[in-house]
Amino acid sequence: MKGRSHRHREPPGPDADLSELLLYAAHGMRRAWAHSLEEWGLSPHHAMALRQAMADDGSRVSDLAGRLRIAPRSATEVVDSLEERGLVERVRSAEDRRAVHVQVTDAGRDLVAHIERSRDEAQRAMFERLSTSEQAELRRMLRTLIGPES
Amino acid sequence: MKGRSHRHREPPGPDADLSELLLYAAHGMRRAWAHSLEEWGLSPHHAMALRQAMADDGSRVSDLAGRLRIAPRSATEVVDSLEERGLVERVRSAEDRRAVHVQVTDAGRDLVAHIERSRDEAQRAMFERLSTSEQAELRRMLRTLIGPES
DNA sequence: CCACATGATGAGGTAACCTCACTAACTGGA
DNA sequence: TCCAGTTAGTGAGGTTACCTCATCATGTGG
Repeated sequence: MKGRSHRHREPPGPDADLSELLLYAAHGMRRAWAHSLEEWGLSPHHAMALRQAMADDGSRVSDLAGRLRIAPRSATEVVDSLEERGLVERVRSAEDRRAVHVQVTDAGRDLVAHIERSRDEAQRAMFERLSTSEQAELRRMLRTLIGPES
Repeated sequence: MKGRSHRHREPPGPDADLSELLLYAAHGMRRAWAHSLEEWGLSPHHAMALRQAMADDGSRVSDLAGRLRIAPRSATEVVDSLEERGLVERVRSAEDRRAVHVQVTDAGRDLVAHIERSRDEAQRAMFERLSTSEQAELRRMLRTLIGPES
């Protein structure tokens, strides 16, 4: 009773600006996704990496690094982790024997299917607060924010 | 084998879903902000923490933890770091001598002003691609996504 | 054929989190 | 009154996801 300050473990607050809201939303989404991925013992980051690996199957470690926007050395670690779980395999390149191709295994491919479902679920849970047209609008705006540059 | 033969690089790609776009946008924003904060040797995380500390000056470490959505123990570290830089001070509470109030120093207050300017700049640079009304719409939608509670 | 560039990785480091355990201090019965 | 239980902050120690720099094997151009 006597302590005045209550628990306002506040979300962004009414005067929050766009960047704050955006960061908060992204953070919350990542958390929700992480939660839904827990049952497969995969972090959002690993899930994303696996997705990327599958999006261009057989790409090199350094290519993967580029697409994940991390240093090549860090990509090595991610691949290590995925390989440990049996989700990808390293295959030495035939043309350039320094290079290593990252190939998604059947187990990996299978898991991606689950992940995608999980992702869709988490996404629906979050975005169903918006109407379909609002979602389209949001998509358009985010794409604008990200920019035309590739 | 690959379906589409587009070879798009790093950004989300044309078939990206909302969560992907949102994460990407947030990530990019954080990076841009981090860059603009570099000159003061502050990470976005610390900047945010300092902002929060100032938003409710003299709040407890655990309150700060709540608002930053991190464990109390982690808040201790953040406060350590801010204190080392002379941006905040720890003041033992008079009413509850276990508690520690985090008070922003003059230097901290001063720095926040710069940070805010830096933030506004980074934000403007990113969000100026949207019209004012679009920004309002985006703000409304993000707030909807974040939800009424939590 | 060799100087140099490049792909992956070993070694080692950092930042930002976490849990668990501990101490000091507050609180609510019996 | 007193002490069992709770709470605030933090020490100790761990994890994750990144980083740079050095190393080594391999490719390439002069």
